Amino acid sequence: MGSIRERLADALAGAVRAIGVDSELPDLELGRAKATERGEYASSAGMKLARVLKQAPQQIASRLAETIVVPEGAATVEAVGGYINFRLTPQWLQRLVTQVIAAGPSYGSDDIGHGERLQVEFASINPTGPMHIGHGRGAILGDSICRVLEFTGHDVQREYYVNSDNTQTRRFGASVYARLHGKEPPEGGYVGDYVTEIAEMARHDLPGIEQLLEEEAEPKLRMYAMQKIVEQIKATVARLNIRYDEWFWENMVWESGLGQQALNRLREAGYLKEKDGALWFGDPADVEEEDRVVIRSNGQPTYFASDLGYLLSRFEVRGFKRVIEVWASDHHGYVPRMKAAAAALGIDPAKLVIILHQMVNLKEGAARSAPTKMSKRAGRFVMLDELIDRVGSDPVRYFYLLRSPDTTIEFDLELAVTQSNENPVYYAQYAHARLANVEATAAEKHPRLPEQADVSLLVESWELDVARQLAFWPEVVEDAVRLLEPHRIPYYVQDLATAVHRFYHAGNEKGEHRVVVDDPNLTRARLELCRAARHTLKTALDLMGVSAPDRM
RNA sequence: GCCCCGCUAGCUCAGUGGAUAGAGCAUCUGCCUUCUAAGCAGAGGGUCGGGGGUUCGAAUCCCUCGCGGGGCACCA
Repeated sequence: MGSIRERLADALAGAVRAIGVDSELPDLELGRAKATERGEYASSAGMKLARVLKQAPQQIASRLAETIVVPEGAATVEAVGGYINFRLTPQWLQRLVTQVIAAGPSYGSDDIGHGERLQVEFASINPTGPMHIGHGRGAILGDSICRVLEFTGHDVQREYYVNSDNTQTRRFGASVYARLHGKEPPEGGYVGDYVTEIAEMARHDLPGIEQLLEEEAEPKLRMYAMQKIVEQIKATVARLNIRYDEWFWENMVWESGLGQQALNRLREAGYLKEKDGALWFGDPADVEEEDRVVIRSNGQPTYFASDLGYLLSRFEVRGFKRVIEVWASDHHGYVPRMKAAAAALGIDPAKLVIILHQMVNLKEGAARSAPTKMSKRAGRFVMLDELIDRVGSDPVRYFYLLRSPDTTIEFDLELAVTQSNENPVYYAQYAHARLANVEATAAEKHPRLPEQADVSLLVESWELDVARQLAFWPEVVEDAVRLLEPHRIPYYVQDLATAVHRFYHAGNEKGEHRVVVDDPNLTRARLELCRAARHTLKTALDLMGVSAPDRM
């Protein structure tokens, strides 16, 4: 059924046809009105059509306002200048409350995906160290994107790609080997304390490992250490309410033969060539993009070669219609290469959607003016677990989700801890808890309330304001899923919570405006509004992976 | 040098080419005997980085310059 915004837009388009516009319609820009005096929605259709119709904007707007048939009598229409303003009617808002209750947790969940089978791969960090606060951003963003997609009728598989076969993991293995023998990690190795800890665990879990030569011991230590790290990553993401369906190990690409299969296909299609003893990928038709090594001169495949087989695994073996990858922006240069690789393999590059988010830099030391890049290798980072320990999962998720992926975050741990009490997550959760509490109070004072709510009793401005916010929820979901931008949700939650707090507060000002009053019918009507608002708050918080407590 | 992202209130940030640019925090002023004050009401605070351009209309699109972040490997 879609949002009321969408339905008004359809009605407007119909009216434009009815007044005789046959050509392709320009964007009529129906969107939220900025000032409430103008209603909830406005379109600049008068200006947009002035040229086509060769009439004054005001005249066109007036004709459209007279012609338009608004669905369900949802809004009154007014032409002002060349604008057309839509004001949602109290009657429609009242009925909406009932509809929200009837829809339950699915309110706002339009079936946009029609069961589209897709994969979201996110936060696939190298298994060479624990997650730090930078990784938390991609993990939380990816998880919320999954939640929004699932909510709107997509069949989502959540995947973590474990990069297990590469130079970095070999360096990691060598670092563990060095620590096992009480030595410093080699040049370019990993120096964090956790490396020593893993070496000590290995000493206990892998009897005799110390006696082996490095070339024998390193692969064993590497695999052992990676498994330890993956276990740790699993535990960390679980604390943040993040779920994965599959942990896909890179070595499977080669063990299943998909890596070779991808290379063979590219060779036959003319995308591979030998140079300097290595094997290179390049599109003969594209001189802009540089050639890339797939097999090194020492015979080892690069991560790029693994990615080729990995593409086949996902699009052909497992049959995903679309794959969404969430990457930190330091990988952005890799996007054209992946798209080119997909195209060369015969996969539509448009089906490979890559979402980039900007970095999280660490502000450290007394001089907070100098952000420092986090580095696992150098052991310079704030672990995600520490952040969760100190402020809790809900504020962490809310903190990250509030920011558009395009904004660089400069993270200050001390500031994050001191400000955690002011985290807006509590404002939203408090609104939920207040509603839950008032519903419980109503049940105590009125054990036998009418079954049906007479929503026409909801006439106060603060009551209709809550209903108005409920009307906006479906379009927030539409935008979040269309743009794959979950940060729209916490901003909506803030608005809905504000309406709820004002509604609640009206009862503090005057006893007769409380939810629980002597009149059972009025109580019942207001209770309906409470439930509708609470359910919508809970649904929105769920999409953020944030809890909705009944008590605070 | 080339590519990507950002620059909006004191701070952190929203903002589908439309009307008077918003929120949170911070500052200041009021409001709890009551369904939860983790709340509500109000005030101050802006050359939307600079300059051009397109448009009836630009924070939003284009060009250009500046500043900050990130890339440009036989690392991932």
